[in-house]
Amino acid sequence: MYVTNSLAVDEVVSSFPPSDETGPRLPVKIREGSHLFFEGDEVSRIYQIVSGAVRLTRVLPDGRRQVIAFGFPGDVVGFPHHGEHHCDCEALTAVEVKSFSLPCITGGSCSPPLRQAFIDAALHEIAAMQDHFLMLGRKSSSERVASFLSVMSRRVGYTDGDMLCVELPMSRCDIGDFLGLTTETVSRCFTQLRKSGIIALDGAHTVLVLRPTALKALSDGEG
Amino acid sequence: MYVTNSLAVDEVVSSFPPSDETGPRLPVKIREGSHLFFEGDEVSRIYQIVSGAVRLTRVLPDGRRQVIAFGFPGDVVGFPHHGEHHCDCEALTAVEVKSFSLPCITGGSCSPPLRQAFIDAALHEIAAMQDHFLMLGRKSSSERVASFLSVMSRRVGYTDGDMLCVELPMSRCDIGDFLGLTTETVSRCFTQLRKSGIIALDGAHTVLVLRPTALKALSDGEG
DNA sequence: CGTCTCGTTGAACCCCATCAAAGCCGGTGG
DNA sequence: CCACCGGCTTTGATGGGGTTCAACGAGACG
Repeated sequence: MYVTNSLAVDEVVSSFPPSDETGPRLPVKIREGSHLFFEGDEVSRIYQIVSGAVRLTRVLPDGRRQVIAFGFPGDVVGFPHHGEHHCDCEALTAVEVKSFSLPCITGGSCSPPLRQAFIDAALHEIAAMQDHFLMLGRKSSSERVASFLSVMSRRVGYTDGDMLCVELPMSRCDIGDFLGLTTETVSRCFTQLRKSGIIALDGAHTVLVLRPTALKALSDGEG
Repeated sequence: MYVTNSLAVDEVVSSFPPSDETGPRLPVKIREGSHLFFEGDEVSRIYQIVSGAVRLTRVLPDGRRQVIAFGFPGDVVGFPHHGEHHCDCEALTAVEVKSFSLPCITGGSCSPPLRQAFIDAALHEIAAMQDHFLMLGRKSSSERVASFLSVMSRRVGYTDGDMLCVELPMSRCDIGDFLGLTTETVSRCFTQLRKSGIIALDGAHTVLVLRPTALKALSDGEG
């Protein structure tokens, strides 16, 4: 999941075909905190998140970290580069994934619908990353946090009564590393949104979006 | 082209198969300043740059601009999203492109090598964009400019005698919008590199890289 | 030669990072 | 049950890197 403007109802990549001729038919379960793969690992399979959330990260030689993306149900992770994984993937919660044999897909021996779904997922990834560029390159800290919460609320938000709620499975530090900010700045932006009555917090990881329209406006720089 | 750490000899995406059963076999010529496509255009074909350079841009509603990427010979541009182009593409110089029918590729009716080349190009794009994230999110202005010049020199640099030269077809403003900086900051970083004897300028658009290793070191934060 | 665009340089400001400390919460063990 | 501990979050104070505003310089072109 990236911070993208063009988030539509079809944000969630349509499910891959349910069965993969050379892979397990049942979702695999992953424990919270364990890794689905590491940077440099040989890529044999790609994954579609069924439930839970994952975090994709890359690090600079000196230790600076960038969270590339978060993966939520429907998202596809593990796109290879020269046959290797290009980032680490860690489970933020307990996670279920479906996996698909990559040689089977890129080799062309898989079913046409599966190959089509793979191509769609890759193209969707490219478009979403382009939107995310815009945010990293050009938005202020408060716009970034507002964008993030706005996207999260549409992506994994739920209504409790007439309240729009979002569970954030990641830490403030993860959010900072995703948005190109520090933990402290993210926290301050949360506080600011809370004080202006746009969101409320129920613990650090549950956000109640009180004024979704105002949040969206802020995320576009109309603040 | 993105600012990426893992730039290898195979950076240039291997050429697509030379003939496309439903497309023109000869490269198409584009004038400097003209557009290959606009955001929102229906995607019918994708393009591989043969010669020249293009610029891919997106803009926020309020006019802030982000240069998504530059396209140089070998690069593939025009990946669709829901059948539409997702950014503008303008020729920075006179450009030659080969074009390929997209329905033909994604529909599966094209030759297997062409489809494979398309998938490879998309996966390469994803990996390169991930590297670029790291730069946009975590690098300082001087690291960004050094990274940019380092990548450019390896990507489109040439040797004149024993001198490593790079022609920059884009403006300082384009570079700034690519790196998430202002024109002034880019200019100051160029000056700084020049004063420290790492590069020299022959006009604003020709860079002589005097100390490639130092440039690379700076780009990794060892400055 | 005049004009226009682009690039460079300077000065002041401001946003965000950095450093520091206190608050909060869940977990553990007595 | 409660005290203690450690990690995460929040808040405060300060400083710096990059933006902003402004002016000047350098080519390109008519």
